[in-house]
Amino acid sequence: MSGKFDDGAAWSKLLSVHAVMMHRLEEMLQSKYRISHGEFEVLLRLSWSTDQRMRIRELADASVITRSGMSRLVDRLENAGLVQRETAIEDARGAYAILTSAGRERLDAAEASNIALVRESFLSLYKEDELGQMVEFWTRFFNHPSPEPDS
Amino acid sequence: MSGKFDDGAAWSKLLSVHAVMMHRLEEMLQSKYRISHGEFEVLLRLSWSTDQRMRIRELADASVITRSGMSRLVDRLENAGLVQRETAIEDARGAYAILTSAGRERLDAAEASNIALVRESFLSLYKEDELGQMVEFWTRFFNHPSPEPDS
DNA sequence: TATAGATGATTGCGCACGCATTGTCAAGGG
DNA sequence: CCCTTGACAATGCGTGCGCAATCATCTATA
Repeated sequence: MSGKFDDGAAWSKLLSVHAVMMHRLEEMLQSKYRISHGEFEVLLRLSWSTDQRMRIRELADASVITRSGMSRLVDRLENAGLVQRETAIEDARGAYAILTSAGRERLDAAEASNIALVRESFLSLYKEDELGQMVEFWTRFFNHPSPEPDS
Repeated sequence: MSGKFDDGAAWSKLLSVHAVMMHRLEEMLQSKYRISHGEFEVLLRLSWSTDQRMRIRELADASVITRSGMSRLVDRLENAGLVQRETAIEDARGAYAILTSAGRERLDAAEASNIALVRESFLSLYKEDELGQMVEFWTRFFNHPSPEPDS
């Protein structure tokens, strides 16, 4: 993809792997559970947190999209009955998104399918020590300071 | 990200690496060259092809987005003067997108910045044999047949 | 040659996003 | 106690995308 610097292949191929995998996951989640991958990740994060609740801001910060995007994403989940909004007692400006039992059920099913598909399409191709190798690579990435934009 | 299956870390961290890198690249390309990453990749592909021209369908097939999306993306590049449309002689249904000299110049600059940023943020973190290892991983992925959707 | 079906590109429509703005509320300083 | 400043969430607006429908053209078949 990104041309003449030969080991840019490691990057450009990563781009393609991501694109293919996301395409498969999105299609599965949409057709079987009527949720997008972004919505899935929000449900997942809620399920991880104590009391199944998080502030909109927290959700946005932990995610790719902005606060306004998250506000509307939560709207959709709320309309679908998967999440419930509640204004924060300790700070009336804020709102919690809370996983409903319907949301919990939908998530459990979607998560199982998601894991299965990731295993089947990706993880199963690699031995355990190879996956460990990948984890080490990505960990190194996150420990590296982000470069200053130079203009 | 994707929960309890521990080596799913290799997948979920890949997701995060992708998100961070794309965020950096998109911002750089947009602020310095006023093009999106998708537009950049189209210009790049045109520059690779003989006569600097490709059909809209080819571009769409080689890319993540659909034909209609590509049609509009080429619209934008055309309005920006980076690309020129020409109806195909051998098939009057089709249209070529052709890289203009302005497009070539913008691309050359953007590509240099892109390569620099990928090197600096990603490639420089790994030794040559590690990058080779990654390439082998991704190659294995593409050689694996895609699983049948099971419902 | 005439015609049915396939294919390339475009376009109407709806949806999800980001940016900028607004309304509401909290916290701190005169 | 008020008033400024900042933070949270929601909303108006513009933009880019996919899907489905459309138009023009090509191709195969009788």
